Amino acid sequence: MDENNIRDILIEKGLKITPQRVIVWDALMNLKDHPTADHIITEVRKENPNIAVGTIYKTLETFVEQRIIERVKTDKDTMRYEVVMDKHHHLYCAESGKIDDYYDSELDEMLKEYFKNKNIRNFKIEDYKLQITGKFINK
Amino acid sequence: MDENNIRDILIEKGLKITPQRVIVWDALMNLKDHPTADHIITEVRKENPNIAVGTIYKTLETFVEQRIIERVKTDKDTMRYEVVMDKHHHLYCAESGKIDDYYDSELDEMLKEYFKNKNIRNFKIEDYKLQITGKFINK
DNA sequence: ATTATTGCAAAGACTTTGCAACTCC
DNA sequence: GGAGTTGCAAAGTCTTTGCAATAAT
Repeated sequence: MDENNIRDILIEKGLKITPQRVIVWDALMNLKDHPTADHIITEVRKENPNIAVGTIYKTLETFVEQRIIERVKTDKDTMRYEVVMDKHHHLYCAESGKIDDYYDSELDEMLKEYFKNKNIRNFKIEDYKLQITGKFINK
Repeated sequence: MDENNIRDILIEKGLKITPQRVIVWDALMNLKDHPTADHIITEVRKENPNIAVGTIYKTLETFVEQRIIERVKTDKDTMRYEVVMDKHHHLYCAESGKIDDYYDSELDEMLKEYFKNKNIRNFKIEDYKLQITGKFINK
């Protein structure tokens, strides 16, 4: 897809451009959702069965360190990942384990205002995210 | 400590009162924070080295199912647990992995108002919790 | 040429499971 | 007495690691 993109990112971060990293990135692009490592491994190996599982884990770890992607908090599941993006919140379905992104700039604005004038004792706020739990309704 | 408490809870949930369950509960009471299974196992075994690890895991699972405790979302760590309590939010320290509770009724009220008039497409909201990331400051 | 990265397989951490023995109601 | 629980050890799942071989700058 937009392969230049990841190449630029890797250069910027001072990481070597390897086929493996590009392929893992492409898999992340294809898997829009919040894939587990296992989803990513399956996706990668569809086309490249030769890439080692350990390499994929190491690549994900590297991406997380470099803030190219983020781990997503889950409360039961195994770890999930997502590409770092615009500010958003998460919808969790307790039943299915599905996670969706939730964008709401009005909410963001409100929280920003709120925390501008609010200090938490002994804590320096860097970011916040709302985890909304509930159920997805059939469309 | 307040042992009647857990006995009542177990009765209410239709679970048998066993020494093991009471002991795990006591450990949870002693470990205020957001203990991992391993913390809990260590705490339990201090006094009762005879209780099986599998039993502790099973007990925690049962408590979660019965909504006596909750799993806490972590983004790297192993699973953590907490006793179900009043509405609160979480402060996460990325550096140390420490999690603290954050109570803020003003914030709760504001969010409640906000979501009263806000529908999310295809999603039925049941609860929400703010995860605030940042750093704990030395006191 | 130098240094980072990969593949592989083994080890590690954490959690679950199967089942006979045992407890609680 | 009977259903629900426990202990135990083995198996499972997910992830990390060590290191020689290999590839990127």
